[in-house]
Amino acid sequence: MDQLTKAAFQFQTIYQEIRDRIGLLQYPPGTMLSENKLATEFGVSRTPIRRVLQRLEFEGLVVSKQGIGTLVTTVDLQYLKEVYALRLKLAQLAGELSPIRPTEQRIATLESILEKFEAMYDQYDPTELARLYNRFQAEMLPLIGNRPLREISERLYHQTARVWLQILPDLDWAEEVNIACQEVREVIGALKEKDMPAMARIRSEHMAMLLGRTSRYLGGGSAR
Amino acid sequence: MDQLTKAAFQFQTIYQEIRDRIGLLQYPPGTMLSENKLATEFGVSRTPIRRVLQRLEFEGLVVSKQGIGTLVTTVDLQYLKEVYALRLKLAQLAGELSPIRPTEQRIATLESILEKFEAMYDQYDPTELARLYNRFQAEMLPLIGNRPLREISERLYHQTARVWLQILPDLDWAEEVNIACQEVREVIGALKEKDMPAMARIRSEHMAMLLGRTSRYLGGGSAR
DNA sequence: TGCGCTCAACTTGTATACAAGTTGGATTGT
DNA sequence: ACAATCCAACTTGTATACAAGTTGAGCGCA
Repeated sequence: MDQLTKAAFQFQTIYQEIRDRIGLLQYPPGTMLSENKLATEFGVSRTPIRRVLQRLEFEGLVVSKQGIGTLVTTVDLQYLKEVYALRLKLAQLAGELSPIRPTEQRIATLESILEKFEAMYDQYDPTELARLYNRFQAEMLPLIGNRPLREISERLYHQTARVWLQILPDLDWAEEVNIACQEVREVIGALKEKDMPAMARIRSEHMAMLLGRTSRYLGGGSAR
Repeated sequence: MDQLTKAAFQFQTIYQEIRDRIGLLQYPPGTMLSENKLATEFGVSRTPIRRVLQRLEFEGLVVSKQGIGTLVTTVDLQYLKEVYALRLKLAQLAGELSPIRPTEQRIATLESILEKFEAMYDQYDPTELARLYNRFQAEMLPLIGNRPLREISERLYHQTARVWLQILPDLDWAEEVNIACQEVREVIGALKEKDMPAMARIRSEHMAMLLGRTSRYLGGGSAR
């Protein structure tokens, strides 16, 4: 697509890598990210690392405090609910504001993702399941025609996606895999009939259910 | 409210100043912002300036290109329409997702702003009118209870607000002042009756009208 | 033992020198 | 006269030294 300069490409690489580590809980909430160590790991100086961390701070995934460090944020329940309440509505909007018709190729990709989801029944691996759902989400994003809405949806997703992974070990594995499979299956069905509003409704409903499960768990359990 | 560190305060100051300059067309689209000159002006080194410019780049107000410079972006009509289509819907959402009841103090402030708007009939000063509308917008933001929605609304506003100011000289001054006054008046009326959905509807409709005027002008005229 | 101080070892924030990249004008050859 | 080339003067991107700030371990002392 766009021709990225060397610097921009390097930024994207490091940014996505660290963002994924946060989203997949390789850096759990509260983890301290040392600019020096990251710089050494990626073979650059602190400067480009700081640029990445500042972007992650703008997006609310980390906070930098002088003298202390750059800490991965914790998602408090109240904010989580607000984000989900908003994402619910935005998912519906995605079906109204000039949605993009899916290509055959995209549907094929989604079906291959569905197969991988179904293979997760036998293999307990929360991180892999989360990674798969990230891929599903990434595949769905381009169907949003409204550019600012697409960018916002992506940001909000990454802000809260890790919460599900956080409580996944305490949920019923088979049931969670099943719910995910069902969402992907229903979405594929709607896309094959080119029914974008239905697709939006399905995703919105699944978000609501997910918020329900999460909120029920975080609100009633021994969570802090 | 929050206790800001010295560095964070300095960042906010410089950030808001440069953002305002872009929004008020003191830096028209295409302007080159030199990090060195800005650093000299604000009495700091390039480092904190770069941090501000990177944030503005994330928000789409400028683009930095190595060897060329940091340029203020131009808002193309297509993207403008997409942003407005989204802001329309978001304005409605602001009335649904846990809106905040206005305090007496806030209504008083809005009425003082209305007076200043009414004083603009006799004084042709597009920049001052835009500054006033910015204040109005800033006063309305806290009524959005949903935090992520509030942040998004603010960002989208600053992304496109300057377009109106850009074409203001070619519009009918008295009419534009009148429309602005009417919006503020109607909003105050709705707020006094604590009718948040009505407030949301009013703002949404005014956005639609503004997009209509803008789009009619930019689409049909000799504007580039 | 326990309290309080100090300071060394970390952190992020800033200033600055240098590398990489672009542009436009002077200069030189035809 | 004109065209190609080179290079100086800018730009942003990176590396690095230093300033500012925080923390906790260790040491002295009551």
